[in-house]
Amino acid sequence: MPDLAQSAAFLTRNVVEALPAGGLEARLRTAAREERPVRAKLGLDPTAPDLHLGHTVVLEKLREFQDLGHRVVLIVGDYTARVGDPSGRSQTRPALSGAAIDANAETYKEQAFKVLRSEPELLEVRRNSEWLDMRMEELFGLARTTTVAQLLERNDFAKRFAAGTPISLLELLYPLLQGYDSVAISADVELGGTDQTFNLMRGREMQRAYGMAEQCVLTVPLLTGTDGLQKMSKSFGNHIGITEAPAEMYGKTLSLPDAAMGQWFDLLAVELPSAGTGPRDAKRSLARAIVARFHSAAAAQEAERHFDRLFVDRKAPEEIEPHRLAAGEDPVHIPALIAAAFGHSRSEARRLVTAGAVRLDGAVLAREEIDLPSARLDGAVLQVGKRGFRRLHRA
RNA sequence: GGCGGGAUAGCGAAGUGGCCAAACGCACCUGGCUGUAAACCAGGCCUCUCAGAGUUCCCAGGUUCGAAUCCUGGUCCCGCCA
Repeated sequence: MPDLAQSAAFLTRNVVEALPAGGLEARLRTAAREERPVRAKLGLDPTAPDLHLGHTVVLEKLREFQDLGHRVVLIVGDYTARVGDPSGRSQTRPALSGAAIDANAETYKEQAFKVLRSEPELLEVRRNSEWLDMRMEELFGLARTTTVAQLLERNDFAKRFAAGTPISLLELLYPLLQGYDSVAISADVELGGTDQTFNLMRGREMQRAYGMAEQCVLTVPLLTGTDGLQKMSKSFGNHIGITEAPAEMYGKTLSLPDAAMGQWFDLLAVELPSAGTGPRDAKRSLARAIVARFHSAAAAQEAERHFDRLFVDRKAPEEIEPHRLAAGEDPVHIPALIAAAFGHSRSEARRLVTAGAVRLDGAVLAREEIDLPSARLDGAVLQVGKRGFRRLHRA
């Protein structure tokens, strides 16, 4: 029999809170006695189409459970997504349509497999519509478990209530529904970010109300976004999606403020470079590790080369997307060309020219050079900003 | 049911008859600088056939030489009291 105390210590390293104290070890012990794996729950609401690095922190933790032979129960919150988690929100969150949720749910599953193991004995994927699509009478039973005062203990709600901003009844229901998921799948442990503490604790209350053993709760820290300030979140635009292209991942990682680097190494479980490595090289190795994890080591090398070429050496990339000039137009109106090639409005294209952001074969285009003969453009490289390149060809 | 408040550019938020394509902040874009796509500094940020023109301030009408600003009628949102 493995040393359970040691396992518990391993699983709770890096977590912010493990409640109740000693709970996890007790759970491991019970499961071992019953000769079954521990059931570790994670709920994901498919409200945005992609997972990002922030999500992987908790996924990595679940992976550790799997590596010890435990079973992860991934709950795709297709039903709760229709409600909208109010956590950390100062406003009601818009609910999504059924079709969008289904589409997101699929991609979530696929993406979660980039971190999780998918052997059937180690992973169970459920949708909470299986049990939340319930009869009104059952909902009454659910609603009876909780008082308004209990819900108002929660900070988000308390603040909004005090400030007089609206709280919909639906949102109030959210924690109950998530908690009921734990009842439905008999969770032993539930994981989540620290912003989920309230909801996770509701799971315990719900299980107790339904006469079950209460799950223990592990909260993991929230990964800081690429801005180094706020938690990583798609709505803050500071995220790195796990399906993003290697070059994007690499570049975005390098833009992380140095101060946040330590946290990333830590939470993303990336091996620290040898002592004495400067911040620049440390960050480069962090970026390589991230790209390597979600793509490959080769892709990481390539991304680094690409980055150096573009931003350190300021050269054009090796491969440039071609753009065919419209036939019969001569001279070519540059703003129209930029608009067509990069999807800007012409006004914007004009502004870019004025700002000196447009280059032709490396030379900044002057404001007056608005109409150029197509002969001069054929085969030339049109550059807009630091990152936009097109190789021009005549039709 | 009663009373009151509100709807302005991606978001937040000024503006209450001409000086408003509309202050300011955030986000975003560009330039400079840098190990960086960071920070900082500067510029930009409705559209177009762009030294000019067109279309905006919830919707539809109206008053006026002139309206985001006034009037009428809608729609939606919020709060308080019951």
